[in-house]
Amino acid sequence: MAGTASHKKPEKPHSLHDRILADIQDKIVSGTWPPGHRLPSENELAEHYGCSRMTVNKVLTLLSAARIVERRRRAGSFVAFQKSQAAILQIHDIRSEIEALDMEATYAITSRIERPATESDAGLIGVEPDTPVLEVECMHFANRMPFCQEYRLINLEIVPEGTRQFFDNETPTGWIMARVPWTAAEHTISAAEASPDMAKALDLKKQAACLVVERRTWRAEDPVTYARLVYPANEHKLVARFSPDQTAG
Amino acid sequence: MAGTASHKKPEKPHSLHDRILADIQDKIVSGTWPPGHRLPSENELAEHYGCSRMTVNKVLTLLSAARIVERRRRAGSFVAFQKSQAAILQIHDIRSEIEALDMEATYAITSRIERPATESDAGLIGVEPDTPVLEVECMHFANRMPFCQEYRLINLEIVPEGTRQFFDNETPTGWIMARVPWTAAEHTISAAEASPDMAKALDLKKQAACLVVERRTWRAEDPVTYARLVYPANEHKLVARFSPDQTAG
DNA sequence: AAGTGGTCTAGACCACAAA
DNA sequence: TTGTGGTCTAGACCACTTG
Repeated sequence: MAGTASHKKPEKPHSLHDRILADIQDKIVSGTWPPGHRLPSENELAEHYGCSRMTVNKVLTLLSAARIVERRRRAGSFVAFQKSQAAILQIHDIRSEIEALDMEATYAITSRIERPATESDAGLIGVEPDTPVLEVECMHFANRMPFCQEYRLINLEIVPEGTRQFFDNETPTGWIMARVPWTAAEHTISAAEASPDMAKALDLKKQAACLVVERRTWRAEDPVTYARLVYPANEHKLVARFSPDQTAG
Repeated sequence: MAGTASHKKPEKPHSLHDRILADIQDKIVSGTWPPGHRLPSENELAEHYGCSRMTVNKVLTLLSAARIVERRRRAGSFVAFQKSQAAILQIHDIRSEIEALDMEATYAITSRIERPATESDAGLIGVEPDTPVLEVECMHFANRMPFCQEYRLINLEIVPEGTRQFFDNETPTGWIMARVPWTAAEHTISAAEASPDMAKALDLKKQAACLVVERRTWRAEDPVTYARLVYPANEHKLVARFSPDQTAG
């Protein structure tokens, strides 16, 4: 679980740069140092806190990575203007998602097809047409009730082991995440009305609102997999928390 | 803009720890060092790269913050098992969102009420009942078409300047983000069917699917604001990208 | 008990951009 | 030109935890 609860106090910031970090953050949060304000230089801060320059440098590097502070050579360090909010969105394996709700997680494969990529596959997963892909559809159940429908394409050129994998005991998500290191992922979150098939599969009325999460994953330059997860609107929310004081987990 | 395009190469990793970072990441991504593999100790790495221990420490600290590597005292550093995907979700001001689509952004205030918080307000924003709050409703248009409905509660105890603000020229989001530093935010993303009022406001058919983004913001312990943004399903998607090699932007 | 990571120091040189 | 951040070093001590 990354992202502490919103109301938690830092407790004991014991290390020196933790204490300095907390102190500077407090100045910024309290408004003592408003956006645009120029922070003291590293040397001044080092003297003020009675520590070496490296230590305040570590703190300022953290603040800069967290976009709380903007640093410019020769000019100095400035309290950043918040241009957009960045939230850390944790996307878990569906099994753990369901179990976190204290429900029994089961699933069933609906279909499994190996084939050369069609034009449509190619667009979704980002491979050339005719690249061998594995298409898997399955349903996830929480306490035997439909919880989520999963549609997945796997690039067999990158994950040839998929040919021998029938996902009888392991979900495609779990299997592929444990097996293939990825370097980039893109999540698209949208709302949609259930198609007739989808409504039937999820036991919803026609055109019921659904939450759709699409995920594309790459390893270096190569597309690994495409997944589309469809959740009934009532059953699922995505929660993202952000506190600037994260970064060192 | 955090999160580089998925297909970009590192170009010139010029600094020493950049090069070491790239090298170690490559070993992990290529599978040379699979999940669970124990990395050489800091001293060994320092010797291998012919640099000081501080330098590899910086790299390993970054990798650990990015959850690519797990570090345990006495045991060593290990390639992490990817338990969940964390995506960085950029949530922009609606105005910039619309302008990024090359459309004209306009908006109109529908209602503006100052009042003591009701039970319902209190639950949404997290204040005690009867705390003075400002309730604002407005519509955002892209090229004069309804784009998003915004409902917002502002805690006037924290942002008393709200009393004098009528949002004629500035959206509530933009105004409050520029003014109040926040320390924690929570985003909830869900799908819902449009209520009759909402359908009318957004010019949709009844019960059309909508994407709902709720945002709560705190300054230290205090709730600052609650916002609910409702987008027609067809008009909006949230995109989150993640590459582990971020962290130093 | 020993080796690991966690932290910190007091220097140093460099690149850069603003004055 | 000069002060700033960016980087790096060669030490050092400590805390932890595991073998």
